[in-house]
Amino acid sequence: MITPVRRQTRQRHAITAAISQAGRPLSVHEILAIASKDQPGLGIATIYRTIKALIAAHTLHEVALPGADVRFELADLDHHHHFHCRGCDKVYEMAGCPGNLRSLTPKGFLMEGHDLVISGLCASCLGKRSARG
Amino acid sequence: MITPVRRQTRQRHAITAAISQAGRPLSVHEILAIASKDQPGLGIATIYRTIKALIAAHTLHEVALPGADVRFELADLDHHHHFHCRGCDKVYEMAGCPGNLRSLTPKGFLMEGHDLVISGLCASCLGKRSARG
DNA sequence: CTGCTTGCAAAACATTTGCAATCCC
DNA sequence: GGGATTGCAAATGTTTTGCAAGCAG
Repeated sequence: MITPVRRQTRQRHAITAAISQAGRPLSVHEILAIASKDQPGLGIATIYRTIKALIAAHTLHEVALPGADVRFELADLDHHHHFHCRGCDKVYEMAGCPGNLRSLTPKGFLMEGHDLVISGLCASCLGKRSARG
Repeated sequence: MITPVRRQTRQRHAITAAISQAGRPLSVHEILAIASKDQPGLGIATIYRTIKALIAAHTLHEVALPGADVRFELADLDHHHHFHCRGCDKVYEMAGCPGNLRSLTPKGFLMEGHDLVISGLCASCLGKRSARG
């Protein structure tokens, strides 16, 4: 059951602060690791419950990626897309949008939104790769 | 452990035939439902094992979607993208590609691939909606 | 205070794995 | 026939839920 968000608690603050300060979408386990520093003893069940409630409240957004865990980001960011690094598995935000997507939408279908993920290697992983040879 | 694919079995044929004949990416449970008609008694473990092996063999491809189960499709299709219907939860293939994605890729990052999902309502769900009023 | 929210532990659900029986080549 | 593959059931992993204690407003 999804309980609507009625109170601001230490736990909820730690969770949204973790996502907000990371500046990139985080997985459940990344959220647990980061928010636990602020709130030791924070339970994983609270994270799942909070994420669900915040998504229902349109405060968080889900980012789906092939072959990787789902991530969550703040919903009030400007429209943007994501880069998924196959080296370190981190997800980065990318400015911009290719646009012109309605022309891809099949005849008779209604487009309401879209998501784009580019995958490859981030600068940090490329650096490590060339350092290794 | 992922066992490489060495033999063509009735089960594997039923699984790939289900995906191939559907003409759209299928979830694990869609695959079970469809392939079971051909192969009654087909176990869910076999489906998981087969999917993993076929992905490792680059025969299948994973399609990730926000708020919906992962789907699987044949890997040898022409480059294309997907439409996810929020009404019936079906995933459709869409021809075409917006292109020009390297310009979105951050400086110093290497783009190796990309995925695009448009979401909204399919023609069938739009029809039902207007029929209802 | 009041009742929403939490942490814990148990439950429910999803995925993987061990193994004997079966089936492909 | 021999080894890969399967189905089952058990193991493991993930997400949800019940409930008493704690906390926000």
